[in-house]
Amino acid sequence: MTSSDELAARLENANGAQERFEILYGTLRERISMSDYPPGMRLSEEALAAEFGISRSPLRKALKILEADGLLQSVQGVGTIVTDVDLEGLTQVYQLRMELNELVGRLSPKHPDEATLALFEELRKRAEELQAAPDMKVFARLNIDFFHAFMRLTDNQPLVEVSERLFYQTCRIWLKMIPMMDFAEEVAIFAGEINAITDAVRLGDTEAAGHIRRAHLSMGFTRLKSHARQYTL
Amino acid sequence: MTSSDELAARLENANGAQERFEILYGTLRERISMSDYPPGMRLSEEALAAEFGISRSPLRKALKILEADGLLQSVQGVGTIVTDVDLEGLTQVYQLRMELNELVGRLSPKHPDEATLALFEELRKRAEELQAAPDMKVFARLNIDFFHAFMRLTDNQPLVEVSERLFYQTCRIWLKMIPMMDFAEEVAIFAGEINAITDAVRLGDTEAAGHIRRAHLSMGFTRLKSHARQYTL
DNA sequence: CGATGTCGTGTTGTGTACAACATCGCAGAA
DNA sequence: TTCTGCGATGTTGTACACAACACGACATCG
Repeated sequence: MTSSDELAARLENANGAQERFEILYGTLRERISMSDYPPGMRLSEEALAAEFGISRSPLRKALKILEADGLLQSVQGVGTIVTDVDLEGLTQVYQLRMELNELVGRLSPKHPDEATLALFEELRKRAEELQAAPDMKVFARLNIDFFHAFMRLTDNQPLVEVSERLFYQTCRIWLKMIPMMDFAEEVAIFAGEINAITDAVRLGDTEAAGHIRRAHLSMGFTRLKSHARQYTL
Repeated sequence: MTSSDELAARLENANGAQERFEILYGTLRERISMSDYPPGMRLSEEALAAEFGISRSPLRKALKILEADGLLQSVQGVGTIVTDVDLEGLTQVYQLRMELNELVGRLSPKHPDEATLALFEELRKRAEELQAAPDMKVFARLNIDFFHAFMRLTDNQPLVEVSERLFYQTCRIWLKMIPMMDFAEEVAIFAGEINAITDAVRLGDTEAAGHIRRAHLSMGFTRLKSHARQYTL
């Protein structure tokens, strides 16, 4: 988690309100999706503002957007609560995300440039390292970074924005459920997905990459459900 | 356009900040999509706050969300500007919307209840009346209402939210382009679409409704592009 | 003992003043 | 005349004070 001092410095140096907002928004979203702020946690606007070295006003803007994104919920007199994610409510999101991932391969597929290819190779390497040294936070970050890499395969900007919105609504579920699952196995499966998609990208077959991603999303959700059922029994 | 007094009264009676926010947000979005606030118009937070009888603080929240929706843009020292819609930038949004409309018929299609059927019949009637007495504002409102009716055909809430977001980004383009087009013809085509989809809905064939909608979206966009090209020549 | 009212504390919501900034008009110099 | 600088004006951004509200602790009454 980025240190408070460093953040305050970045906010200080930022020129323009928009840039400051991006820092705030990105930082908070990162902390929520990495479960630094776990579901159900109560945040205090005043405490956050103090940490960032700003007043509540600009902070509130970021919080309101995150609320619209479905990651937070502000309740007067109570606090700002990190929303919980339950598998039941996420079923529809996952169904939609599956379709959207297929669309990445069909709508304005972009032939990957050198930088994108290098990025995929780097992710593949990180996945290998993760298998050697399992760590949930590293897993979560790799999941986020791989999502962003995958979205570079399409030029359709609205599709990217919509997918991102849905991704951040769902990605916390893994950090919540993985303790009940076989972590090593999940890491291995994820590494396999990254390998398969990287291969497809290197071939320039973006549509195949989309289908692979869709399949893994589907299977991943099935595994989540199965373990959730097992746990509640 | 809803009168200021009535709005102020509704805001006064509203209990809870969330309800007040909904009123503000809905009203502003309505005014933007009906071109009461046309693209490029400069709004003043202070003037709006005065009209609604509130302070800038709660108003700003609604404006920030609309900015995140892509309908407004706040620039310090200048004002809050209604974003312009250009056909070029909307190509990608339309491509995505076409796919999403097809998904309405595939993802959790809902068998229409009595109320939904009645709603479609009412819209069909309104389309007929519109053909008898053409009026651009009435056309715009029918377009919005029909969109919401169509979205009742799916139970997938994230799909509804995403579609709504994209719809409001695009729907203003019609009010902008129709003066260059054959209004009567467009109304006739739209009435035809409503009839066709209503028939499909009555049959309970939601998937067909999705395909019809997708086809009309595609053709509508093609006509828009063709008239835009014609106009710029 | 239990139920209930009441007050203290902490939170988000709102109002207001001021800072930061962009733009336009106008005066003055080249 | 034309360009330049600067100040007046209006805008959004930020800070801060207070209102509205929720909740728990505790006392008080039945």
